[in-house]
Amino acid sequence: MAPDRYTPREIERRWQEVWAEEKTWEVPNEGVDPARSSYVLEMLPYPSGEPHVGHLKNYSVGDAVAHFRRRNGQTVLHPMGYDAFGLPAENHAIKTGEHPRASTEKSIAEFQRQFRDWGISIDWSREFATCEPEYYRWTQWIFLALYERGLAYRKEAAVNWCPNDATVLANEQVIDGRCERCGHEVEVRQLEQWFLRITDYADRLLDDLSEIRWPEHVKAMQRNWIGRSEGAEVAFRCESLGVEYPVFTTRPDTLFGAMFFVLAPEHPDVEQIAAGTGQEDAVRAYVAGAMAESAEERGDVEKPKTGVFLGRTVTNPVNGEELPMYVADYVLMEYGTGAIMAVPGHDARDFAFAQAFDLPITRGGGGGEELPYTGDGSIVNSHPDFDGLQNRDALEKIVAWLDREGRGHATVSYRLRDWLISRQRYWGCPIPVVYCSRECGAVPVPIADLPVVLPDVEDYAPRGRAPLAAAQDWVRTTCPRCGAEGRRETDTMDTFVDSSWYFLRYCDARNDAAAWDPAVLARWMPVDQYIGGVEHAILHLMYARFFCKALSDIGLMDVQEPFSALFTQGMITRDGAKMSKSKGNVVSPREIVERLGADTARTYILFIGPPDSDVDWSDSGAEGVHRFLARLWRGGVEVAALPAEEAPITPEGPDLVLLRAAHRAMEKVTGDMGRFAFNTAISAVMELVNEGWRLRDEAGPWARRFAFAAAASLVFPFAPHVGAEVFELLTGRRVWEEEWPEADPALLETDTFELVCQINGKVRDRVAARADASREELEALCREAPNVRAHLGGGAVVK
RNA sequence: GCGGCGGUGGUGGAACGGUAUACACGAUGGACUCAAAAUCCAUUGCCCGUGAGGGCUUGCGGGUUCGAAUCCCGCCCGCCGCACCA
Repeated sequence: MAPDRYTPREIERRWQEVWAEEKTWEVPNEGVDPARSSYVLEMLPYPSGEPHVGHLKNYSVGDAVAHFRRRNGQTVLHPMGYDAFGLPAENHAIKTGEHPRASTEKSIAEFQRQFRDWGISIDWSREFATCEPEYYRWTQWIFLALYERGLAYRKEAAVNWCPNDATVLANEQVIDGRCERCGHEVEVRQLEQWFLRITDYADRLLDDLSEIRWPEHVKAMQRNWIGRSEGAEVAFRCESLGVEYPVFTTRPDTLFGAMFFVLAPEHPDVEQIAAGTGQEDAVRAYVAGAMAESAEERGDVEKPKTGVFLGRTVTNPVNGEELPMYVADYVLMEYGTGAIMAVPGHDARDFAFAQAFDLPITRGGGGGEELPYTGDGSIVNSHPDFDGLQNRDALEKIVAWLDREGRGHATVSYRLRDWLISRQRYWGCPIPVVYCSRECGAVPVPIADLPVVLPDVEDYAPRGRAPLAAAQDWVRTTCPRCGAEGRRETDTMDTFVDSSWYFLRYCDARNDAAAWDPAVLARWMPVDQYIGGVEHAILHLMYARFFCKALSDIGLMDVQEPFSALFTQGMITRDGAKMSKSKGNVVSPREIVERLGADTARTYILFIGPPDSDVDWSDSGAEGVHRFLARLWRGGVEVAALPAEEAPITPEGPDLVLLRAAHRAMEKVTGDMGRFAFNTAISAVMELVNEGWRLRDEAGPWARRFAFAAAASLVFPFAPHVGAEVFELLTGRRVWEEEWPEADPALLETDTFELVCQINGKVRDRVAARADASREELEALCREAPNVRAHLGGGAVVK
C-alpha cells in the first residue's frame, strides 16, 4: 500500500490539514500558568510580494524553538501578524495606481498561504495586520497616552528631505547621505514635526541592557547608538555682546588649553555675533554654503577644515584669556550645545582647524612630543592648583571649581535624539490630532472618536505636502475642544510606531474594549524568545523597549523589557552575495518547497550552518537534506511493515548498538536545541538514521522501530510533517502530543572504548579497553601497545 | 578613530583544554540498468612511500600546559555597526 517513494507534497498536505482542522497550535488566554508558559516570537513580516528565504529561515528557527518548548511541557504562544503600513506599498501605488490596501492584502494572502505550506505552528486566532482600523485605533490611543504624559510633542526641527521625491525621509531611509528610493542627495529642511521623547529614557535604555539575554553585538550597537558621554557644561562669556555661550565637553581638564571657540553654522546666534564686525558678509556666505552641503559632504571626516572668523572673542572662564570665535561646519548643532571650546593640543579636529588657520597650539599635559595628544597624563601649563595632577583627578577638581564659581557643572550628553515620527506619506497610521482655527492649537482627538480612519485618496504621490491633504472632506473637521473649524493632521506615523507594540496586542488580540487587558498581558509578557534579523538591532528593538518603559510608567502594563532573550539570525547569501533580483541569484522558497518539500527547505536552512551566521545557499546541499529525509521515511516505512516485537529484556549485539545510537542522538539534540545549534542537532539525527540504515539487516525489528521512531521524534521540530508521518507509522501516536525524548544515561555509556595513547601530546596508538578498567590496567594496556613501545623513552603520563 | 564579530579540507561547517576535519556537499571509482534518473557500496586534509608506515596541518609570531584550533600576549587579514558626537 505505502508508496516506495518519499512524496513530501502529499505527506505535508495531510498533516497541515490536521493542524488546521484541529487548531492544534491555538492557545487560550484562560488557565495559563505563567510558570509553564512561553512566548516565542519571530519579528513580524512586512508583506511585500511573497516571502523570501530570510522569512523561511526566521520562521524555521522560531518554529523549532516553539515545538521544542511545547514538547517540554510549556504552553507556547506563537502568533503571527503583518507590519502592513509602509513605503513599498505606497511606491507601488504611485507607480500603478493600485490602492496600497489592495496590494497589501494580496501579499498578506500569499504570506498566509506559504506559512501554512511551510507547516509553521502558528496560533492563527490572534492574527492581525497593523493597517487594520481595529489595530491602528490602539496605535492612536497609545499616541494620545504618550501625548498626555508629555512624551509626544511637536517642534520645528531639521529633517532629511529628498528634493526629487518631494518628501521627508526617515533616518533609516538615508543611506550614505542619499535617498534610498532614488539615490538623490538628501537635504536638510526645517519643518515642524511630531517627536516622541525617547531621550528621557536614555539612561534606562542603557542600564537595563544588563538584564536581558541578547547577543553582545546587539547590546553594543544600542550602547553605541545611545552614546552616553559624561562631561561638563562650561559657560564662555562674550563680553562685547554680554551673552554667555555654554559648551559641552568631556574633557574639562583641557580647559586651560582652549585656544579658540567654534559655533555650528546652524547656531541661531551666528549672524548676530558677526553683526557690526565687518565679518557679516563672509559669515553669511559661509553659513549659506554649509547649509547647501549634503549630509554626505558634511559628514566626510577627511575633508579639510573650513570656517570663518566671527569678529568677536569669548572669555575662557578658568584663566580670563580671550578666545577668537569662529563658525565652522565641523561643529554640529544637534550635539551638545552647538558650540565648542577648541583645544588643538588635545583634540585631533581642533588641531587640524588650528593648523589650517595658523592658530597657536599649546600643550595642557601628558604625552610625548607629538600633538595632538588625546590620552591621559599629568596636567601642565594650567593653574598652580592643578598642575602636576593626573588629568582624571584634575577633571573632577576643575568641574568642582566651575560649579562653585557658577561657570559650569557636570552633565551628561547623549547621541540619541528624540524619535521623529511624522511622515508626509499616505500609507500609515493617521496622527489623531486636530488643529483649531481659533486659539486651541493642536488638540488631541477624543478617545471615543478613535480610530481616525485613513481616508482613500486618488493621488498617492507626495508633492511637497502629505497626500492626505488632498482629502479635503476628511481634513476639514471641528475642533474637539471649542467646536470651531479645525483641520486634521495630515502626516501619518512612522511605521516603526506600529511595530513597537504589536507583541502586546497578540496577547489579547481580539479585545475590542481595550488595547489589552493588563491581567492577560501579564500572563504572556515578556516575550521569552524573540527571533529576527540583526538589521533591526537598533531601530525596532530600541523603540519597542522605549514603548514598554513608557507604557509601564503610564501604568498601562508592568514590563520594563519586552524581549527577555533575543536571537539574531544571519543572512542567507547565494554565491557569496546578498540575494537580489538584479543579480538574478534569488532563491524562491515557493519553488524549493514545491520541488523538495517544506520539510527539506526548513531542515536544510537550519542545517546549512549556525543560524546566527551568514551562510551560502546551495541547491545540491538542499538535495542532500532531501536524501536524508527520504531515507528516514523509507526506513520508517520498511520497519512499519515488519511485525511488532516486544522489547528484549536485555538488548545486545546490533540491537544494543542501535539503541545506544538512539540515546546518543537524544542527548545530543536535546543539548543543541537549547543553544540554537540546529545544524549539529540535525547532523546527530542524520547519524542515527545512517546507523539504522547500516544495521537494517543485523538489528531486530524492535530496535529498528525504536531507532526510527526516535529519529522522527527528534527531527520533528525541524521537519514536522515527515516527523509526524514516520512517528505515526511506527507508533500509531501523534508526535506533537509526546513528551520530548530523554536519553537514558545508562545507555550513553559503552562497556569498551577506544583508549587513545598520547605521548607528549601526540597520538601514538589506540587500543580497545574496558570501560570499568582501573587506571593501572589502562596504563599497562598503553605500555603494551606496539606504537607506544616504539616511541616511549622515559615515563609517560597517561589519561 | 571607537565598538563588536570572525579567519579550520576542494566547499558549508564540527570540535571550543584531551583521537582536528563530525555531518553534509562536491569529486573519483564501483554495483544495479539496454540506457538514464533514482538508489546503493567504497575512497576522499596535505606531503613522502608500491606497501607497512612516517611526516605535516586550524591566518602569522611568541607564551602557558604532559597536551592548544580552543587559554594568554603581539601582529596580519576580513566582515558588521557607529563616527568631525567635542
